[in-house]
Amino acid sequence: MSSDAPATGPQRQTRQRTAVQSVLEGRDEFTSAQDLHDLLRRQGTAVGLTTVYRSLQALADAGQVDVLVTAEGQTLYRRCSSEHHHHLVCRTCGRTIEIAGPAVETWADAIAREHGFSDISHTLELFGSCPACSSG
Amino acid sequence: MSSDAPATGPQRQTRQRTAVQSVLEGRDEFTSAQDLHDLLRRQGTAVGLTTVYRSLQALADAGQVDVLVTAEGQTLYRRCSSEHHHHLVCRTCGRTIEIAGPAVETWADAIAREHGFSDISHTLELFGSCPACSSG
DNA sequence: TTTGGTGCAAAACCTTTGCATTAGG
DNA sequence: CCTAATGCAAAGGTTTTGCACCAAA
Repeated sequence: MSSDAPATGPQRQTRQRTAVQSVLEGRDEFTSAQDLHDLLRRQGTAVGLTTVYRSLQALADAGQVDVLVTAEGQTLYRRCSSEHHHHLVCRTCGRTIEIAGPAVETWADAIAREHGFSDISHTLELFGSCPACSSG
Repeated sequence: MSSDAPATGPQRQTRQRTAVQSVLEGRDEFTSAQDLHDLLRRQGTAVGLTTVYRSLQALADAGQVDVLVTAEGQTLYRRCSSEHHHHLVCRTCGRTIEIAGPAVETWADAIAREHGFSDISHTLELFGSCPACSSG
């Protein structure tokens, strides 16, 4: 699924939206809406939780942030290069490394075609313990 | 993560557990606890929603069902061969095909080691339109 | 001015937990 | 009998929605 809707982007640039975007810029880890909300508050730029959710949805629709759902069902967001890629996430400290794996894309397409499926998309995330966390 | 705990399996075989298991046996698609609960009721074998959840957790712990979290954060279950594998799911009709992709396992381990990560696990699901649904 | 954006409070959802009751072994 | 399992009701946690007010353009 290579996106689709022309993504009727936001029409007004507000203080809140700018704040949400800027916090995301400064983060490398996947973060939940609630955590983002806390960060904003501590940072002094108060933004309603509802607005954080709405801003993130908008950014996601516009393809400006990656969305990931944890095994617990919580939705996490992260700014990203608009290209397709995956992540290697440390399950202890959350450190994230972007991975471009054309090999997987190729494999996925082959498998799909083999079964007659079309319009393929896929989700793939790697989890593990990073050097720092596994040394303990 | 290739499971772990000897999975202190259930100690008693009850009418409810049997019912949940049998419904899963007859299904090829990933199904939510709530839908399973509805199916059971319509089928005449009433089981409390709580029990459905608990039974599914037990089955998941025992490695007898696959667990998958949708993009909406809903948890879906499906009976499966206990080996590690992935799925190719039709996003229209839900038809599911099991895929054994050692290639991905190998690739994931390589990438992880390359970054010094250990104790690797991963999630991978393919979505697309099956032959029947894409012909329309 | 116009209309999209904001945010509080409340609702909607899915899932888990407390606890008295039931029933498998 | 003994204790795991059940199921209702209530709690918990995340995300969405209703609506009056605010502010970007």
